[in-house]
Amino acid sequence: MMQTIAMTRPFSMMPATVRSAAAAPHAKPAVACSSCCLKGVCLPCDLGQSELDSFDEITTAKRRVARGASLYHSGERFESLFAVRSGSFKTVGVSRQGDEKITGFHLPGELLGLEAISSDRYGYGSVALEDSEVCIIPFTQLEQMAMSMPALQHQLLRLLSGDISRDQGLMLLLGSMSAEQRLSAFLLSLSRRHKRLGFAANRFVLRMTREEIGNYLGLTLETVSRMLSRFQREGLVAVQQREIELKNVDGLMDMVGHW
Amino acid sequence: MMQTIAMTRPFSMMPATVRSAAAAPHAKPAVACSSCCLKGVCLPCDLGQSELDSFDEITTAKRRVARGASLYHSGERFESLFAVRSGSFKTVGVSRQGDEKITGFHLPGELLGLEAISSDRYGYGSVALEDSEVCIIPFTQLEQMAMSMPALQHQLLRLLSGDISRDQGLMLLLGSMSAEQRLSAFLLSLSRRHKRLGFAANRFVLRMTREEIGNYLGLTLETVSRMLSRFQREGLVAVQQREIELKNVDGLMDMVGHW
DNA sequence: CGCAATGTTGATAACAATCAAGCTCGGTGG
DNA sequence: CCACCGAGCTTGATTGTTATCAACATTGCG
Repeated sequence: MMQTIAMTRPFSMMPATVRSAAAAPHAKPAVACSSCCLKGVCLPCDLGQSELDSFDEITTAKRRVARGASLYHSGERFESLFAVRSGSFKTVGVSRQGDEKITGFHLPGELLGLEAISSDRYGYGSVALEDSEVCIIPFTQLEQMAMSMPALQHQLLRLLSGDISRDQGLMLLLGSMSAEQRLSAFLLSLSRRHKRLGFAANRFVLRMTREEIGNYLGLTLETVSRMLSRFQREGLVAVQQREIELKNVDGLMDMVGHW
Repeated sequence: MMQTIAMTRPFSMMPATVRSAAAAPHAKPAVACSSCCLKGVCLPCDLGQSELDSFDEITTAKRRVARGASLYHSGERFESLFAVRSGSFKTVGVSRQGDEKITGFHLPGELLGLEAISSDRYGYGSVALEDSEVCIIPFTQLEQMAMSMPALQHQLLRLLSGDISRDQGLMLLLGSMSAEQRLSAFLLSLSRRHKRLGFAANRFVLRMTREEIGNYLGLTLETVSRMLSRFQREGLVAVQQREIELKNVDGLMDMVGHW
């Protein structure tokens, strides 16, 4: 069923060159890492030119995921990591009772599936928040390549380690912050990540619903809504539906208390 | 100051052979991984004999840490990972306001410092909960060794990935569980980890204070104390100070709801 | 022994959840 | 074009869980 999504290719935006590259995987793909606008922030960002060329060869395959569709499901066999190329994702765990819990949001340049390396199965599901595209990175090949490319091995370890740091930051957030602090921290985190991608740092679109934000932050959607209203009243932000502008970043940072 | 702790060696339990091994690092140390009781659960657990011998050579150095002393501080330059050999640790983040937040507890066989790989500095501090000993694993040498040892590289990635899974589990816990669910989950996690080490699964000592448990779980120490009393009243556990016995594991699991 | 650290228990208060009503926007069909 | 619908969002009233404040008990240690 995963394949179905990948192969139906519901969008016509995909250039023909990509398709041919998939058919002949050793041909240089149209959207090689070396020409990708994310090359500065993505997995291969520390590689030299010749290394980058080799790396390109294992990541020619792309996959489009429609808004609301799953990239992979919890429990599926792990074979590949995915790099978000465009769009955005949420990762969700599901309890037996059927409640969802969102463990992360993922912007372009970020990797999906890192938690699956340890258990050979995806621990969570990954759902596109908007029509999105990912690069498929077959893990066995990646590991092999890392054996002969110190910079790649190092970068891979760095990325995993970075995820740990990020998760621990979120644990601080969930474990010891009030609702207003959580929301501030969330907005600041999005801001920082948008900036890293070269987008405006204090004006962006929330791709997720209030309910998803609340789920992620351990709050109800009502509390999220109320807090956003209050932030607006206090001049910290300007919200208009999904669009948000941070008007007073320092104020938000004071709230979080510089964790 | 880190060195001071390491070098004063406040305990006399260290066998002379270890000291001589440190002086001649290529000699086989007294407590080589191959003869360590943790070899089945620690970093080198998937290595073959010859690989294990090489690995031993980079991890001869041990370090004792007295109860309450720091193994490393947040912000210090990252050079080594540490494997807990005996005892236990907590990892703590500190805010500018001086509040501590505990992000994890670490039992023998578990690695410390993984979050530091990404930034070259330790993101958190690590404090011994009891008199403890760690193996020092110089990271640069570890990386080099992993370049020629596929099993080691794989295991390292697995361990990092496992940490991510664990952290995400904790995020679920902090983000969407009630106080009683958090405490149940915490006790079950400790139980599982003790079992993995070959200890009794449902009778163990809480090495941390109620306050530390609460800090970790995002609760106050009073709430932790109350919950433990209630669990005891309900026959789920028997507590006597730091010693705890899980009398009804299924009951505890029902509480958590099988996340 | 007495002090400090740790833990228990109770009373009260605060924060966020829940329940409930109504609003806004975008899309669809008459 | 407008009416209607539904998903997503906002706001209000009330409840419940957990934090806070406080007193006291227990333990371990100098």
